[in-house]
Amino acid sequence: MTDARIAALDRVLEVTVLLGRDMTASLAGEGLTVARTTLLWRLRETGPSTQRALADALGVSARNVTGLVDGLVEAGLVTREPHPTDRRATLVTPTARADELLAGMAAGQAELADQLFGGMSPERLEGLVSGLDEVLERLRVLVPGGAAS
Amino acid sequence: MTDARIAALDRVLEVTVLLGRDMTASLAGEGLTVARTTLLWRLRETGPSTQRALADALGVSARNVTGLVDGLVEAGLVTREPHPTDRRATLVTPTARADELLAGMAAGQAELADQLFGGMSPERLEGLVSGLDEVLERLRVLVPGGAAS
DNA sequence: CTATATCGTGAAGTTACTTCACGGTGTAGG
DNA sequence: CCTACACCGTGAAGTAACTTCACGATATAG
Repeated sequence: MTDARIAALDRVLEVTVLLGRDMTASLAGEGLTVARTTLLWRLRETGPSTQRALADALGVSARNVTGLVDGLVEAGLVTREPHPTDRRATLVTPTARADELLAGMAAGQAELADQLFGGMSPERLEGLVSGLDEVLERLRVLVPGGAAS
Repeated sequence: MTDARIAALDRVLEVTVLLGRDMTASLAGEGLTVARTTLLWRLRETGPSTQRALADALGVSARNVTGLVDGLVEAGLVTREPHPTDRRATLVTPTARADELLAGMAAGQAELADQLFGGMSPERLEGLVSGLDEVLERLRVLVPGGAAS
């Protein structure tokens, strides 16, 4: 009876590995890395943010965010603006180029979703999503600091 | 109609993130890292292997395997034995301590599987697994070098 | 106006990767 | 036998993503 659960876990783990590979590869094609892109993606949702806020949102150290932002600045995807009221802080702001790029990535994401789930029977897709939702619920309890999108 | 697919992809992505965090954390508790453990796990399935074979199995460079094995040797989890017939190669062999540790990890894996899927209705679990299988099938086509367990 | 907390970053270190070069070894061809 | 050539593992050097610790600059509470 545990077998089925182990089998399920194996599937999830393998999906994880394959998907990670796919994302890393397709991002590398655009000269980006997963970490930097994650930051950019978050920025798209929240708008210009403090580095501290980004660090908290991503669950990494503030120092690390400094480095990621450095890379994104160099790539012309974000700028560091002075914070209007707090002179200690800097506001990380996406550039127009970042907006374009993110739009393209959203399209790519939709395409991937179609490739993975397109043509799948509605019942099966529904079963998948609801199953994953239940798993997610349990995972969030198990894993501390679950700050995901 | 694409929405449901995007939603599904989001779920998968989030599971990926959370599960990665959980694994990293619980391995860190035992003084291990994900990469080294992956190697050890593969070794458990295949038995003593050449570093080249491990590199191919894990899909990483041979040089990287050298480093990972270095760490595992230092941790007393594997030994480097001379290859019986090919004097160029070394056979990486798990120690008794590694066997114990891997047994414990298998138990931990079963426990995690129970935590994630235990008490889930059989239909839902079945729906999850079959859905993931279909996704995996498509992913393997999309992602090159899919050498997973 | 002083104590304290916070923001970002320099310095230093770890892990996981890569490519390139090279010495030691196996293996086929003449 | 002996010369190519392919292959095994590793030193050297480099990159990316992390970490902690220390520190200067600034905000903020008392």
